Amino acid sequence: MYKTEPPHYYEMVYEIVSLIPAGRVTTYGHIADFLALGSARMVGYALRNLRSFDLYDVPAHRVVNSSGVLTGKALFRPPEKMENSLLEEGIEVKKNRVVDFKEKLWIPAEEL
DNA sequence: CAGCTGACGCATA
DNA sequence: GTATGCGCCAGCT
Repeated sequence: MYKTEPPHYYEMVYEIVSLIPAGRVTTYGHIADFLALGSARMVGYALRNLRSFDLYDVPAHRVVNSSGVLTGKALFRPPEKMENSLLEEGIEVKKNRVVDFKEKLWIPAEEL
């Protein structure tokens, strides 16, 4: 389980991220909007703390920014892990950016 | 308490 | 396409 108790909204973010289908991606903003967090930064903050809770089963690599850029790439171990994972799911990445981003986009408010 | 820092987003130029 | 600037807000110093 968790090393320490994460805030409730962290769990909400992790749950939504876990629902993203393989081969699709979503954005910090869409998650923040769906959960009414008030700020996309909260989503990034929650994902940044994934390491602290040993939640390696959450597919955080499927979350990119509103432009389809892998802004969280540097925080993976190793950094290449993020695009490698995406590639395994059939998502091509060029210059830190998801190819055909809009077509791969998965929006929780519309898909759930 | 104040200040600063972000896995962000949007509007503008 | 790039570069600023501002709003956002939890958490750390």
